[in-house]
Amino acid sequence: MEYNDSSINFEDFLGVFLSISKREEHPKNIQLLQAGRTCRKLYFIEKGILRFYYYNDAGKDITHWFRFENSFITELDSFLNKTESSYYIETLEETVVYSISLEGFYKLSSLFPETEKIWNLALVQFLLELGEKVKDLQFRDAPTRYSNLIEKHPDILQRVALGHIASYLGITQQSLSRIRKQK
Amino acid sequence: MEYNDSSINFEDFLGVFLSISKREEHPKNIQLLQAGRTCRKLYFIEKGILRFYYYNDAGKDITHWFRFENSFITELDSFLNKTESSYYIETLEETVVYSISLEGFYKLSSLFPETEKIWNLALVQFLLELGEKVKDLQFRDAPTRYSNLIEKHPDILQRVALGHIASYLGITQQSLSRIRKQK
DNA sequence: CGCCGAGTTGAACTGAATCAAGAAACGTGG
DNA sequence: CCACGTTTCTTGATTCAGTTCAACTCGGCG
Repeated sequence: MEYNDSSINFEDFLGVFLSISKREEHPKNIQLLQAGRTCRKLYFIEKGILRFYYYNDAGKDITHWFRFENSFITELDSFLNKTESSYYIETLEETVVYSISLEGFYKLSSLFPETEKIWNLALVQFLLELGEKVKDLQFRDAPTRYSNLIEKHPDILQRVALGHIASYLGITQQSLSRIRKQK
Repeated sequence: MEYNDSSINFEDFLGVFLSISKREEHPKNIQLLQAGRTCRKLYFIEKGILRFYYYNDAGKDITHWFRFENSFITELDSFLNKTESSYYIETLEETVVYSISLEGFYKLSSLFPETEKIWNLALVQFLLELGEKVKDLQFRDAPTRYSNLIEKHPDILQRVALGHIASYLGITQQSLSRIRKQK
């Protein structure tokens, strides 16, 4: 969900969003959300990388996705329905985010009527991105998935630990290390 | 995206939707959308199963997902942005759908102000479902993915060809046949 | 200087793909 | 309603991508 492309009044929306949200600075390796708790915030990332992850049936730490600068991030289900999250969100770098609560989000809706539409757009972007990931995992082999990722985020290797990237790609760290050597 | 749970005024919304949409009956094995064309309709499925699929890099037919009774289906990107679809939608059974155009959807928005919110809800449902699929493909083996699917849709084996289910699960038809034998 | 987490490399193993051949089910026309 | 061709499903043998387990290297930091 990135907004380099100009969509309906996104700049205006972001302006209102930033004005009613709270700026937060966080150091590296801080958890902004823990499993078992409710996700109280919707974040907009100004600087840094956040990792959205969970522990699978076997107890392994799995990266569900990364979020970079100029993206929103939240645990949607937990945030909107105030349910217990089963995911964690952590910073991978020194990070600056702007956060609002669900109530803040509703306020935003009333202040800026286009909010719902823009939020819709954001959700659709999320969906398309997730859809691409499904395509990747469904029938492309690991080297291809790796290339696709590097193409989208050329700097990810410098910024994120190999193990986190590996689990994101659905492979082990060892396999990723070998794949990387090939190139 | 199914609405057995009672969410804000979904019944009212569906009433309006049905009143301004067009009822369509389609026989088995009909394409409602073809790659290369623009998806002109948002469908609500009353009866039948629709398959959303594409041809991958190797030319293989891959099921992206199935949609059952009481669900919406469309190619979001193509429908909302009037772009060329890279996906197909086909009926797997005799099917009854209610369809509206994008213009109809906007009309619905103006007639029924909660439309955007309900649409939001629907998108979130989609997202959670896709998220589950990613989890499945990322680190669960084929027999587990198979069980998960059967649990969610116990009748799918009777209604859908094995090959379609196999590609949905990200495996070959032969593997699925063997997995099924085990149980 | 020595420790510790992150990354690499090797060897053996395994789940699923591939290739290939049959069997069963399905539909269509005579 | 049967006969035939076509598609769908099964089964076997082989191969291969990626895992697992284990040991080793490297770089940063106390």
